[in-house]
Amino acid sequence: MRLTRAGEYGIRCVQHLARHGKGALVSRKEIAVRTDVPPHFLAKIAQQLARAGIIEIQQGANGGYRLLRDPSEITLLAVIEAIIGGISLNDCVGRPESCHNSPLCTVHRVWNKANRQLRATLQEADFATLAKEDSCCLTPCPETAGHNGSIEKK
Amino acid sequence: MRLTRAGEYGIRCVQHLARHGKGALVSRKEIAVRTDVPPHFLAKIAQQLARAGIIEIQQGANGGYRLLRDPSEITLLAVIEAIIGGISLNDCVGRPESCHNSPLCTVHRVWNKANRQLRATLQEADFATLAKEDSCCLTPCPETAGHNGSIEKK
DNA sequence: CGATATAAGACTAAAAATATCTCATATATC
DNA sequence: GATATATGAGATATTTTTAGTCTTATATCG
Repeated sequence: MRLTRAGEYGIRCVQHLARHGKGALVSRKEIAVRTDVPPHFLAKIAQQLARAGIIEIQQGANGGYRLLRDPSEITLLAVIEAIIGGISLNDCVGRPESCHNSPLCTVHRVWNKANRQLRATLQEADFATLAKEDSCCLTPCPETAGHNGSIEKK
Repeated sequence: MRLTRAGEYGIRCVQHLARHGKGALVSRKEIAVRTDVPPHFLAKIAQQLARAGIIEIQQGANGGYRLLRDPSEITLLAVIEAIIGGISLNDCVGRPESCHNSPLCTVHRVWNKANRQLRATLQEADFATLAKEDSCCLTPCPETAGHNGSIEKK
């Protein structure tokens, strides 16, 4: 239950473009190198971002990608859904007919709630804010300074 | 980014056991049939639930599984983490060293937040409450009544 | 003991994720 | 216009994960 690598790469790509601002042309090669993404894989991801109206692709010599919207108008959610499709934590969220029980079942409702929350959190995060907080955080932030308690790996 | 089928099956299994209450012995076969889970697959899932201290397995003739705790003390989170391991929405949540940027990066922080929320929501849901609300919902609940009102058939 | 039921892990099959390759198309520059 | 450069888009290959099955061993009841 985690973000695929394609999704992660998509975020990196937009993040890098956001640094150059809306409309600035950046070559695929530069993005690939700077964000550590295989160039051919990046091409495929870029196609999906383009279809979603997030970036524009310019072919030909000195081609590349550019953001179509201001970073403040691009959310994590938009990028992720452009690449991995709609978020659904459990199958029964996206396709109620797959539910073994009734779609009214309480477990189903918990998943729906979790899904809503997740989408809301990802929608709150736009790339302008992300970039701004990033620079403020070259020294550690209060929020991340003292923990990482709750998450445990087996 | 979704619950695996093993996780889904684990929930069904505990849900069914919860109907019989803590300590009641239910055969694997019955559970498999009633929850629509392949029996051999159920066996594997049960082993994980047993290791996590959620159920106890009784071998031999007339064997089966029983809940070790009261349904009110078993959460969705516990069952899911018993089966699929710790929840981490993005790789960088579970393994900060996998982060291309600094683990202090703002994207990372958004994922951490989302992950915390998700775990909290799944922890709030215990199987006693789930069962109770279920029966109350044989007639439509306020929350779900909005769209169709009648029990739907597939 | 013999019938029945699960244990545990090996094994197979299928699906998804990840990455690469190839040929086609677009553009700048000469 | 020719050529070099850069991306497009789909096909293909590889790897990993998920899902499910099978086999041999072990436990319990009667």
